[in-house]
Amino acid sequence: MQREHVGVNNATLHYLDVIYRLTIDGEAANTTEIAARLHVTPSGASVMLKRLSERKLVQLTPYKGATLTATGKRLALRTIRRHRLLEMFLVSVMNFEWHEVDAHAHALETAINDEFEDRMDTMLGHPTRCPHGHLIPAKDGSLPKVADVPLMDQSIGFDGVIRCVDTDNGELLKYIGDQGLIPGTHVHLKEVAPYGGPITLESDHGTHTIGRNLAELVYVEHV
Amino acid sequence: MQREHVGVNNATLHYLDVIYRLTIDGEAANTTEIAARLHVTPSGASVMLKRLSERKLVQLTPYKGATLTATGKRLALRTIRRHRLLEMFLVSVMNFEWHEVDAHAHALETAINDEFEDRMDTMLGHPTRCPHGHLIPAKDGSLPKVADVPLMDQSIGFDGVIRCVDTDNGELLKYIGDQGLIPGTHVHLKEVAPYGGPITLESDHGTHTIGRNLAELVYVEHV
DNA sequence: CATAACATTTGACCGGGGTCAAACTCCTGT
DNA sequence: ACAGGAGTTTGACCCCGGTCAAATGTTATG
Repeated sequence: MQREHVGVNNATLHYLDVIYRLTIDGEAANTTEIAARLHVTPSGASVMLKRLSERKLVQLTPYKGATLTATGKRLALRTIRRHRLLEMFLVSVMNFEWHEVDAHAHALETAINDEFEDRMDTMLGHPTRCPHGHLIPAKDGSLPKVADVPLMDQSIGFDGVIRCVDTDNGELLKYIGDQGLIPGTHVHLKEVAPYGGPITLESDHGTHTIGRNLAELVYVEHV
Repeated sequence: MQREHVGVNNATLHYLDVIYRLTIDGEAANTTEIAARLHVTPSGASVMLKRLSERKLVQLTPYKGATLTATGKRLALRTIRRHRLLEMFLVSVMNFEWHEVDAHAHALETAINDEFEDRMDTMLGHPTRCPHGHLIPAKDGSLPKVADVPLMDQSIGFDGVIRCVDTDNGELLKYIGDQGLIPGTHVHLKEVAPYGGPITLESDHGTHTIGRNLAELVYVEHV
Protein backbone atom coordinates (compact mmCIF):
# COMPACT_ATOMS: atom_id res chain seq x y z
CA MET A 1 0.00 0.00 0.00
CA GLN A 2 1.13 3.57 0.62
CA ARG A 3 4.60 3.36 2.01
CA GLU A 4 4.91 4.58 5.52
CA HIS A 5 6.39 7.96 6.30
CA VAL A 6 9.75 7.42 7.92
CA GLY A 7 10.13 8.66 11.44
CA VAL A 8 6.69 7.69 12.65
CA ASN A 9 7.75 6.14 15.91
CA ASN A 10 6.24 5.49 19.31
CA ALA A 11 6.55 8.98 20.69
CA THR A 12 5.09 10.51 17.55
CA LEU A 13 2.12 8.18 17.54
CA HIS A 14 1.39 8.85 21.18
CA TYR A 15 1.41 12.58 20.55
CA LEU A 16 -0.93 12.20 17.59
CA ASP A 17 -3.22 9.99 19.62
CA VAL A 18 -3.45 12.52 22.43
CA ILE A 19 -3.98 15.43 20.05
CA TYR A 20 -6.71 13.52 18.28
CA ARG A 21 -8.63 13.00 21.51
CA LEU A 22 -8.21 16.65 22.48
CA THR A 23 -9.47 17.93 19.15
CA ILE A 24 -12.56 15.76 18.73
CA ASP A 25 -14.62 18.69 19.97
CA GLY A 26 -13.31 20.78 17.10
CA GLU A 27 -11.12 22.98 19.29
CA ALA A 28 -7.36 23.11 18.89
CA ALA A 29 -5.43 21.21 21.57
CA ASN A 30 -3.40 23.37 23.92
CA THR A 31 0.19 22.59 24.78
CA THR A 32 -0.23 22.23 28.52
CA GLU A 33 -3.01 19.71 28.17
CA ILE A 34 -1.06 17.66 25.66
CA ALA A 35 1.95 17.76 27.96
CA ALA A 36 -0.11 16.66 30.93
CA ARG A 37 -1.54 13.66 29.13
CA LEU A 38 1.88 12.54 28.02
CA HIS A 39 3.49 13.16 31.41
CA VAL A 40 5.93 15.57 29.91
CA THR A 41 6.65 19.22 30.67
CA PRO A 42 4.88 21.89 28.56
CA SER A 43 8.23 23.02 27.20
CA GLY A 44 9.04 19.54 26.02
CA ALA A 45 5.65 19.21 24.38
CA SER A 46 6.08 22.61 22.75
CA VAL A 47 9.33 21.56 21.11
CA MET A 48 7.86 18.27 19.99
CA LEU A 49 4.79 19.99 18.55
CA LYS A 50 7.03 22.16 16.43
CA ARG A 51 8.78 19.07 15.13
CA LEU A 52 5.48 17.39 14.39
CA SER A 53 4.34 20.44 12.47
CA GLU A 54 7.56 20.40 10.46
CA ARG A 55 6.79 16.79 9.63
CA LYS A 56 3.34 17.94 8.51
CA LEU A 57 1.55 15.80 11.04
CA VAL A 58 0.07 18.64 13.00
CA GLN A 59 -1.15 22.10 12.14
CA LEU A 60 0.36 24.42 14.71
CA THR A 61 -0.64 28.00 15.46
CA PRO A 62 1.86 29.32 17.99
CA TYR A 63 0.29 30.33 21.29
CA LYS A 64 -3.04 29.06 19.98
CA GLY A 65 -2.88 25.32 19.77
CA ALA A 66 -2.51 22.31 17.56
CA THR A 67 -4.78 20.29 15.31
CA LEU A 68 -3.99 17.27 13.19
CA THR A 69 -3.31 17.37 9.49
CA ALA A 70 -4.99 14.74 7.32
CA THR A 71 -1.89 12.56 7.60
CA GLY A 72 -1.69 13.04 11.33
CA LYS A 73 -5.34 12.19 11.75
CA ARG A 74 -4.97 9.06 9.67
CA LEU A 75 -2.10 7.88 11.85
CA ALA A 76 -3.94 8.77 15.05
CA LEU A 77 -6.98 6.81 13.96
CA ARG A 78 -4.81 3.89 13.02
CA THR A 79 -3.27 3.91 16.48
CA ILE A 80 -6.67 4.17 18.13
CA ARG A 81 -7.98 1.34 15.99
CA ARG A 82 -5.05 -0.80 17.06
CA HIS A 83 -5.47 0.18 20.68
CA ARG A 84 -9.12 -0.76 20.77
CA LEU A 85 -8.70 -3.94 18.78
CA LEU A 86 -5.95 -4.90 21.20
CA GLU A 87 -8.21 -4.22 24.15
CA MET A 88 -10.87 -6.41 22.60
CA PHE A 89 -8.30 -9.08 21.88
CA LEU A 90 -6.92 -8.99 25.41
CA VAL A 91 -10.37 -9.42 26.87
CA SER A 92 -11.87 -11.89 24.41
CA VAL A 93 -8.89 -14.04 23.59
CA MET A 94 -6.56 -13.68 26.54
CA ASN A 95 -9.17 -13.34 29.27
CA PHE A 96 -7.83 -10.17 30.79
CA GLU A 97 -10.38 -8.07 32.62
CA TRP A 98 -11.61 -4.83 31.13
CA HIS A 99 -9.90 -2.69 33.73
CA GLU A 100 -6.50 -4.22 32.99
CA VAL A 101 -6.30 -3.87 29.25
CA ASP A 102 -5.66 -0.19 28.66
CA ALA A 103 -2.06 -0.27 29.85
CA HIS A 104 -1.20 -3.39 27.89
CA ALA A 105 -2.85 -2.07 24.75
CA HIS A 106 -0.97 1.20 25.12
CA ALA A 107 2.36 -0.60 25.19
CA LEU A 108 1.46 -2.80 22.24
CA GLU A 109 -0.35 -0.35 19.98
CA THR A 110 2.85 1.02 18.49
CA ALA A 111 4.57 -2.36 18.27
CA ILE A 112 2.16 -4.19 16.01
CA ASN A 113 1.83 -3.87 12.25
CA ASP A 114 -0.90 -4.10 9.68
CA GLU A 115 -0.81 -7.84 9.47
CA PHE A 116 -1.22 -8.26 13.19
CA GLU A 117 -3.98 -5.69 13.27
CA ASP A 118 -5.86 -7.49 10.50
CA ARG A 119 -5.40 -10.84 12.13
CA MET A 120 -6.94 -9.61 15.35
CA ASP A 121 -9.77 -7.97 13.46
CA THR A 122 -10.55 -11.24 11.70
CA MET A 123 -10.28 -13.38 14.82
CA LEU A 124 -12.63 -11.06 16.66
CA GLY A 125 -15.18 -10.94 13.85
CA HIS A 126 -14.61 -7.28 12.95
CA PRO A 127 -15.76 -5.74 16.21
CA THR A 128 -17.03 -2.16 16.15
CA ARG A 129 -16.43 -1.33 19.80
CA CYS A 130 -13.79 -1.96 22.43
CA PRO A 131 -14.64 -3.61 25.75
CA HIS A 132 -15.48 -0.23 27.26
CA GLY A 133 -17.73 0.59 24.35
CA HIS A 134 -15.57 3.06 22.44
CA LEU A 135 -15.92 2.86 18.70
CA ILE A 136 -13.19 1.11 16.77
CA PRO A 137 -12.32 3.18 13.71
CA ALA A 138 -12.56 1.21 10.49
CA LYS A 139 -9.43 0.56 8.47
CA ASP A 140 -10.18 3.65 6.40
CA GLY A 141 -10.51 5.75 9.55
CA SER A 142 -14.28 6.06 9.42
CA LEU A 143 -16.38 5.83 12.52
CA PRO A 144 -19.96 4.57 12.47
CA LYS A 145 -22.77 6.82 13.60
CA VAL A 146 -24.25 5.72 16.87
CA ALA A 147 -27.06 6.74 19.16
CA ASP A 148 -25.08 6.91 22.40
CA VAL A 149 -26.23 9.60 24.81
CA PRO A 150 -24.95 10.50 28.27
CA LEU A 151 -26.86 8.71 31.00
CA MET A 152 -26.89 11.91 33.02
CA ASP A 153 -28.84 13.71 30.31
CA GLN A 154 -31.76 11.32 30.69
CA SER A 155 -34.79 11.83 32.84
CA ILE A 156 -36.13 9.54 35.50
CA GLY A 157 -37.93 6.58 34.02
CA PHE A 158 -35.48 6.26 31.16
CA ASP A 159 -34.95 2.76 29.78
CA GLY A 160 -31.90 1.89 27.77
CA VAL A 161 -28.77 -0.13 27.26
CA ILE A 162 -25.30 0.83 28.43
CA ARG A 163 -23.12 1.41 25.38
CA CYS A 164 -19.92 2.95 26.71
CA VAL A 165 -18.11 3.60 29.95
CA ASP A 166 -15.81 6.47 29.17
CA THR A 167 -12.77 6.27 31.42
CA ASP A 168 -9.41 4.62 31.44
CA ASN A 169 -9.15 4.68 35.20
CA GLY A 170 -8.65 1.05 36.14
CA GLU A 171 -10.05 1.34 39.66
CA LEU A 172 -13.20 3.01 38.47
CA LEU A 173 -13.64 0.47 35.72
CA LYS A 174 -13.18 -2.38 38.13
CA TYR A 175 -15.78 -0.95 40.46
CA ILE A 176 -18.25 -0.27 37.68
CA GLY A 177 -17.61 -3.69 36.18
CA ASP A 178 -18.13 -5.37 39.53
CA GLN A 179 -21.57 -3.76 39.63
CA GLY A 180 -22.30 -5.37 36.29
CA LEU A 181 -22.71 -2.01 34.62
CA ILE A 182 -20.96 -3.01 31.42
CA PRO A 183 -21.89 -2.33 27.80
CA GLY A 184 -24.93 -4.32 26.78
CA THR A 185 -26.55 -4.14 30.19
CA HIS A 186 -30.14 -2.94 30.24
CA VAL A 187 -30.74 -0.20 32.77
CA HIS A 188 -33.67 1.76 34.08
CA LEU A 189 -33.08 5.18 35.62
CA LYS A 190 -34.97 5.27 38.91
CA GLU A 191 -33.78 8.30 40.76
CA VAL A 192 -31.46 11.24 40.60
CA ALA A 193 -30.74 12.76 43.98
CA PRO A 194 -30.65 16.57 43.90
CA TYR A 195 -27.66 18.81 44.49
CA GLY A 196 -25.21 16.53 42.71
CA GLY A 197 -26.22 13.53 44.73
CA PRO A 198 -26.06 9.91 43.61
CA ILE A 199 -28.27 8.29 41.04
CA THR A 200 -30.14 5.04 41.30
CA LEU A 201 -30.34 2.53 38.48
CA GLU A 202 -31.96 -0.82 38.06
CA SER A 203 -30.45 -3.56 35.98
CA ASP A 204 -30.72 -7.34 35.67
CA HIS A 205 -28.20 -7.47 38.50
CA GLY A 206 -30.36 -5.46 40.86
CA THR A 207 -30.34 -1.89 42.09
CA HIS A 208 -27.25 0.33 41.91
CA THR A 209 -26.65 3.62 43.59
CA ILE A 210 -23.64 5.33 42.14
CA GLY A 211 -22.08 8.74 42.52
CA ARG A 212 -22.66 11.29 39.84
CA ASN A 213 -18.97 11.34 38.88
CA LEU A 214 -19.30 7.70 37.93
CA ALA A 215 -22.66 8.15 36.27
CA GLU A 216 -21.21 10.84 34.07
CA LEU A 217 -18.91 8.31 32.47
CA VAL A 218 -21.77 6.16 31.29
CA TYR A 219 -23.33 6.45 27.84
CA VAL A 220 -26.55 4.71 26.95
CA GLU A 221 -28.81 4.04 24.03
CA HIS A 222 -32.56 4.48 24.42
CA VAL A 223 -34.80 1.49 23.83
CA MET B 1 8.92 -8.33 42.54
CA GLN B 2 12.45 -7.05 41.97
CA ARG B 3 12.08 -3.53 40.70
CA GLU B 4 13.32 -3.09 37.19
CA HIS B 5 16.62 -1.39 36.49
CA VAL B 6 15.80 1.92 34.93
CA GLY B 7 17.03 2.44 31.41
CA VAL B 8 16.42 -1.09 30.20
CA ASN B 9 14.79 -0.23 26.94
CA ASN B 10 14.35 -1.78 23.52
CA ALA B 11 17.80 -1.10 22.20
CA THR B 12 19.44 -2.39 25.33
CA LEU B 13 17.44 -5.59 25.32
CA HIS B 14 18.21 -6.23 21.68
CA TYR B 15 21.91 -5.83 22.35
CA LEU B 16 21.76 -8.22 25.29
CA ASP B 17 19.81 -10.72 23.24
CA VAL B 18 22.38 -10.67 20.46
CA ILE B 19 25.31 -10.89 22.86
CA TYR B 20 23.69 -13.81 24.61
CA ARG B 21 23.38 -15.76 21.36
CA LEU B 22 26.98 -14.97 20.43
CA THR B 23 28.34 -16.10 23.77
CA ILE B 24 26.51 -19.40 24.16
CA ASP B 25 29.62 -21.12 22.93
CA GLY B 26 31.57 -19.65 25.83
CA GLU B 27 33.55 -17.23 23.66
CA ALA B 28 33.27 -13.49 24.07
CA ALA B 29 31.21 -11.74 21.39
CA ASN B 30 33.19 -9.51 19.06
CA THR B 31 32.05 -6.01 18.21
CA THR B 32 31.77 -6.45 14.46
CA GLU B 33 29.54 -9.49 14.78
CA ILE B 34 27.26 -7.76 17.27
CA ALA B 35 27.07 -4.74 14.98
CA ALA B 36 26.23 -6.91 11.99
CA ARG B 37 23.37 -8.64 13.75
CA LEU B 38 21.89 -5.35 14.88
CA HIS B 39 22.39 -3.65 11.52
CA VAL B 40 24.51 -0.90 12.96
CA THR B 41 28.10 0.11 12.30
CA PRO B 42 30.88 -1.38 14.44
CA SER B 43 31.66 2.05 15.82
CA GLY B 44 28.09 2.48 16.97
CA ALA B 45 28.12 -0.92 18.59
CA SER B 46 31.44 -0.15 20.26
CA VAL B 47 30.03 2.97 21.88
CA MET B 48 26.91 1.15 22.97
CA LEU B 49 28.91 -1.70 24.43
CA LYS B 50 30.83 0.73 26.57
CA ARG B 51 27.57 2.16 27.84
CA LEU B 52 26.23 -1.32 28.56
CA SER B 53 29.34 -2.14 30.51
CA GLU B 54 28.96 1.05 32.52
CA ARG B 55 25.44 -0.07 33.29
CA LYS B 56 26.94 -3.39 34.45
CA LEU B 57 25.01 -5.39 31.89
CA VAL B 58 28.01 -6.57 29.93
CA GLN B 59 31.57 -7.42 30.85
CA LEU B 60 33.73 -5.68 28.29
CA THR B 61 37.39 -6.31 27.58
CA PRO B 62 38.48 -3.66 25.06
CA TYR B 63 39.68 -5.10 21.78
CA LYS B 64 38.76 -8.56 23.06
CA GLY B 65 35.02 -8.80 23.21
CA ALA B 66 31.97 -8.75 25.42
CA THR B 67 30.17 -11.21 27.64
CA LEU B 68 27.09 -10.73 29.74
CA THR B 69 27.07 -10.06 33.45
CA ALA B 70 24.61 -12.00 35.58
CA THR B 71 22.13 -9.15 35.28
CA GLY B 72 22.61 -8.89 31.54
CA LYS B 73 22.15 -12.61 31.13
CA ARG B 74 18.99 -12.57 33.18
CA LEU B 75 17.54 -9.83 30.99
CA ALA B 76 18.64 -11.57 27.81
CA LEU B 77 17.00 -14.80 28.88
CA ARG B 78 13.86 -12.94 29.79
CA THR B 79 13.75 -11.40 26.33
CA ILE B 80 14.37 -14.76 24.69
CA ARG B 81 11.69 -16.36 26.80
CA ARG B 82 9.25 -13.67 25.74
CA HIS B 83 10.28 -13.99 22.12
CA ARG B 84 9.72 -17.71 22.03
CA LEU B 85 6.52 -17.63 24.01
CA LEU B 86 5.28 -14.99 21.58
CA GLU B 87 6.19 -17.15 18.63
CA MET B 88 4.30 -20.03 20.17
CA PHE B 89 1.37 -17.76 20.88
CA LEU B 90 1.33 -16.37 17.38
CA VAL B 91 1.26 -19.85 15.89
CA SER B 92 -1.05 -21.61 18.34
CA VAL B 93 -3.50 -18.87 19.17
CA MET B 94 -3.38 -16.51 16.22
CA ASN B 95 -2.76 -19.05 13.49
CA PHE B 96 0.25 -17.40 11.99
CA GLU B 97 2.61 -19.72 10.16
CA TRP B 98 5.95 -20.60 11.65
CA HIS B 99 7.92 -18.68 9.07
CA GLU B 100 6.03 -15.45 9.81
CA VAL B 101 6.38 -15.22 13.55
CA ASP B 102 9.97 -14.20 14.15
CA ALA B 103 9.52 -10.63 12.97
CA HIS B 104 6.30 -10.10 14.91
CA ALA B 105 7.80 -11.61 18.04
CA HIS B 106 10.84 -9.39 17.69
CA ALA B 107 8.70 -6.28 17.61
CA LEU B 108 6.60 -7.40 20.55
CA GLU B 109 9.21 -8.94 22.82
CA THR B 110 10.23 -5.62 24.33
CA ALA B 111 6.69 -4.26 24.54
CA ILE B 112 5.12 -6.86 26.81
CA ASN B 113 5.46 -7.15 30.55
CA ASP B 114 5.51 -9.90 33.12
CA GLU B 115 1.78 -10.20 33.31
CA PHE B 116 1.42 -10.65 29.58
CA GLU B 117 4.27 -13.13 29.53
CA ASP B 118 2.68 -15.18 32.29
CA ARG B 119 -0.71 -15.09 30.64
CA MET B 120 0.68 -16.47 27.41
CA ASP B 121 2.60 -19.12 29.31
CA THR B 122 -0.57 -20.23 31.05
CA MET B 123 -2.70 -20.19 27.92
CA LEU B 124 -0.15 -22.28 26.11
CA GLY B 125 0.23 -24.80 28.92
CA HIS B 126 3.80 -23.83 29.82
CA PRO B 127 5.45 -24.83 26.57
CA THR B 128 9.13 -25.72 26.66
CA ARG B 129 9.92 -25.04 23.01
CA CYS B 130 9.04 -22.46 20.38
CA PRO B 131 7.49 -23.49 17.05
CA HIS B 132 10.94 -23.97 15.55
CA GLY B 133 11.97 -26.13 18.47
CA HIS B 134 14.21 -23.74 20.39
CA LEU B 135 14.04 -24.08 24.12
CA ILE B 136 12.00 -21.56 26.05
CA PRO B 137 13.95 -20.47 29.12
CA ALA B 138 12.00 -20.92 32.33
CA LYS B 139 11.01 -17.87 34.35
CA ASP B 140 14.17 -18.28 36.43
CA GLY B 141 16.30 -18.39 33.30
CA SER B 142 17.01 -22.10 33.42
CA LEU B 143 17.01 -24.24 30.31
CA PRO B 144 16.13 -27.93 30.37
CA LYS B 145 18.67 -30.48 29.25
CA VAL B 146 17.71 -32.08 25.99
CA ALA B 147 19.02 -34.78 23.70
CA ASP B 148 19.01 -32.79 20.47
CA VAL B 149 21.80 -33.67 18.08
CA PRO B 150 22.57 -32.31 14.61
CA LEU B 151 20.99 -34.40 11.88
CA MET B 152 24.18 -34.09 9.87
CA ASP B 153 26.14 -35.87 12.60
CA GLN B 154 24.05 -39.01 12.22
CA SER B 155 24.87 -41.99 10.08
CA ILE B 156 22.76 -43.57 7.43
CA GLY B 157 19.99 -45.65 8.89
CA PHE B 158 19.41 -43.22 11.76
CA ASP B 159 15.87 -43.04 13.12
CA GLY B 160 14.69 -40.09 15.12
CA VAL B 161 12.37 -37.18 15.61
CA ILE B 162 12.99 -33.65 14.44
CA ARG B 163 13.34 -31.41 17.47
CA CYS B 164 14.54 -28.07 16.13
CA VAL B 165 15.01 -26.19 12.88
CA ASP B 166 17.63 -23.62 13.67
CA THR B 167 17.12 -20.62 11.39
CA ASP B 168 15.15 -17.44 11.39
CA ASN B 169 15.17 -17.20 7.61
CA GLY B 170 11.52 -17.08 6.66
CA GLU B 171 11.96 -18.43 3.15
CA LEU B 172 13.95 -21.40 4.34
CA LEU B 173 11.47 -22.09 7.10
CA LYS B 174 8.58 -21.93 4.68
CA TYR B 175 10.28 -24.38 2.35
CA ILE B 176 11.20 -26.76 5.14
CA GLY B 177 7.74 -26.48 6.65
CA ASP B 178 6.12 -27.15 3.28
CA GLN B 179 8.07 -30.42 3.19
CA GLY B 180 6.53 -31.30 6.53
CA LEU B 181 9.92 -31.36 8.22
CA ILE B 182 8.74 -29.73 11.40
CA PRO B 183 9.50 -30.57 15.03
CA GLY B 184 7.82 -33.79 16.07
CA THR B 185 8.16 -35.39 12.66
CA HIS B 186 9.69 -38.84 12.62
CA VAL B 187 12.50 -39.15 10.09
CA HIS B 188 14.75 -41.89 8.80
CA LEU B 189 18.11 -40.95 7.28
CA LYS B 190 18.37 -42.83 4.01
CA GLU B 191 21.28 -41.36 2.16
CA VAL B 192 23.98 -38.75 2.33
CA ALA B 193 25.45 -37.89 -1.04
CA PRO B 194 29.21 -37.44 -0.96
CA TYR B 195 31.16 -34.23 -1.53
CA GLY B 196 28.64 -32.01 0.23
CA GLY B 197 25.76 -33.32 -1.80
CA PRO B 198 22.13 -33.53 -0.72
CA ILE B 199 20.75 -35.88 1.87
CA THR B 200 17.69 -38.07 1.60
CA LEU B 201 15.20 -38.49 4.42
CA GLU B 202 12.04 -40.45 4.83
CA SER B 203 9.15 -39.22 6.90
CA ASP B 204 5.41 -39.85 7.20
CA HIS B 205 5.03 -37.36 4.37
CA GLY B 206 7.27 -39.31 1.99
CA THR B 207 10.81 -38.94 0.80
CA HIS B 208 12.70 -35.66 0.96
CA THR B 209 15.93 -34.76 -0.72
CA ILE B 210 17.33 -31.55 0.73
CA GLY B 211 20.57 -29.66 0.35
CA ARG B 212 23.15 -29.96 3.04
CA ASN B 213 22.84 -26.29 3.98
CA LEU B 214 19.22 -27.00 4.93
CA ALA B 215 20.01 -30.30 6.59
CA GLU B 216 22.55 -28.57 8.80
CA LEU B 217 19.78 -26.52 10.37
CA VAL B 218 17.93 -29.59 11.57
CA TYR B 219 18.38 -31.10 15.01
CA VAL B 220 16.97 -34.47 15.92
CA GLU B 221 16.52 -36.81 18.84
CA HIS B 222 17.33 -40.48 18.49
CA VAL B 223 14.55 -42.98 19.09
C1' DC C 1 60.17 -9.53 13.12
C1' DA C 2 58.20 -6.00 10.46
C1' DT C 3 54.43 -4.93 8.26
C1' DA C 4 49.95 -5.56 6.04
C1' DA C 5 45.27 -6.58 6.93
C1' DC C 6 41.81 -6.49 9.87
C1' DA C 7 39.16 -5.35 14.14
C1' DT C 8 38.24 -1.92 17.34
C1' DT C 9 37.94 2.40 19.49
C1' DT C 10 37.89 7.40 19.55
C1' DG C 11 36.41 11.97 18.14
C1' DA C 12 33.33 15.08 16.00
C1' DC C 13 28.96 15.23 14.75
C1' DC C 14 23.64 14.48 14.30
C1' DG C 15 18.54 13.94 15.45
C1' DG C 16 15.16 12.66 18.81
C1' DG C 17 12.93 13.50 23.01
C1' DG C 18 13.46 15.16 27.27
C1' DT C 19 14.70 18.87 31.47
C1' DC C 20 14.71 23.65 33.72
C1' DA C 21 14.77 28.62 33.83
C1' DA C 22 13.95 32.71 31.44
C1' DA C 23 11.47 35.30 28.12
C1' DC C 24 7.59 36.07 25.73
C1' DT C 25 2.38 36.36 24.35
C1' DC C 26 -2.17 36.58 25.38
C1' DC C 27 -6.09 37.58 27.97
C1' DT C 28 -8.64 39.37 31.53
C1' DG C 29 -10.13 42.55 35.36
C1' DT C 30 -9.95 46.82 37.26
C1' DA D 1 -5.45 51.14 29.14
C1' DC D 2 -2.75 48.46 31.22
C1' DA D 3 -0.83 45.20 34.93
C1' DG D 4 -0.75 40.60 36.23
C1' DG D 5 -0.99 35.98 35.67
C1' DA D 6 -1.58 32.00 32.99
C1' DG D 7 -0.04 29.71 29.09
C1' DT D 8 3.61 29.13 25.75
C1' DT D 9 7.93 29.31 23.62
C1' DT D 10 12.91 29.75 23.60
C1' DG D 11 17.60 28.80 25.08
C1' DA D 12 21.00 26.13 27.24
C1' DC D 13 21.66 21.81 28.46
C1' DC D 14 21.23 16.45 28.94
C1' DC D 15 21.17 11.42 27.54
C1' DC D 16 20.60 8.00 24.01
C1' DG D 17 21.72 5.62 19.90
C1' DG D 18 23.33 6.36 15.80
C1' DT D 19 26.80 8.10 11.69
C1' DC D 20 31.63 8.70 9.42
C1' DA D 21 36.57 9.31 9.35
C1' DA D 22 40.72 8.87 11.72
C1' DA D 23 43.60 6.69 15.04
C1' DT D 24 44.83 2.75 17.35
C1' DG D 25 45.31 -2.16 18.70
C1' DT D 26 45.83 -7.09 17.30
C1' DT D 27 47.18 -10.76 14.54
C1' DA D 28 48.94 -13.25 10.75
C1' DT D 29 52.18 -13.76 7.27
C1' DG D 30 56.31 -13.51 4.22
